[in-house]
Amino acid sequence: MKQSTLHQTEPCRRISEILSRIGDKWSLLVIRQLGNGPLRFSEIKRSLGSISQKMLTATLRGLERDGFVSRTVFPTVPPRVDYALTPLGCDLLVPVRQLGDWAMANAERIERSRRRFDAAHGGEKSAAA
Amino acid sequence: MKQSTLHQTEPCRRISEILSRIGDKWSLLVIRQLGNGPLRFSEIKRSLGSISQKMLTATLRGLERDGFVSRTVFPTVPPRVDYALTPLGCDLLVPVRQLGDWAMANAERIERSRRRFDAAHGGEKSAAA
DNA sequence: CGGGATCCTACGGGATACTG
DNA sequence: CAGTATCCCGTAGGATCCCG
Repeated sequence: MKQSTLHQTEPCRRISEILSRIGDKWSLLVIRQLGNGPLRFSEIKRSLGSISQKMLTATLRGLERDGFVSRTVFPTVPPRVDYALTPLGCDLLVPVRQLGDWAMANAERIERSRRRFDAAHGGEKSAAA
Repeated sequence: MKQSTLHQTEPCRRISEILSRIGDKWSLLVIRQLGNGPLRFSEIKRSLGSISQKMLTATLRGLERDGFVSRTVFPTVPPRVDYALTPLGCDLLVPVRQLGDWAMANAERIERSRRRFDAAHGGEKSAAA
């Protein structure tokens, strides 16, 4: 293990930041929905169902801030706002999908490990409860 | 947009879960450190520096639960516990590194977009403050 | 319709003290 | 040395009301 090992902390921060960014409760879902093409605020909201309008607003703001989605306002009488993936946003989808594929492929193994762990540890500790 | 669009919500949940799992503050850092080989509790702690022992314990427990790291206890007088990446954990590193590469490659673009956004929006809104 | 402001709760996560 | 338990705070995130 060379010095570069410790030095790697910096790149890792970057990764963490990205992961935290899209790893929150809604960002990924929104990005994926927008992957099918531009959508209006309420269309996104309806497609996700359970999201609150506050969180959708916040999520979209964050994604817009990072340059992943673009926001287009139509100054019509009933306000209309379209959200769409930017090139950077589309680009992001590539590695994200890689991770997604991995997740899909290994989800079962993870869940099995999880159940095994819970059974083993939960069983011997909270047995008195 | 076909029905499959809505149906995709399920795989996305999986991805979100994985992302949330490793997207927390410490999991990725720990996984990366263990990528260099097995480490003891305090070695990990020291290598990360700022992590509290509570969070390190919690993080390791979570990773162990999901089957990403293995925990080996040596019943010696001064307790010694080794943590190592499981094959699944190593495997996870592949797509994670893909995302990491992307993050590294695009970090500057994101940060620029972020600054631009902050300058534009923060400037016109909090001007009164 | 889009979204800002406010209130409130749950949880992540840090500091500290104690145990085996 | 490794780990648990407790306290405490900040933020994520939901519900609701209000405004253009």
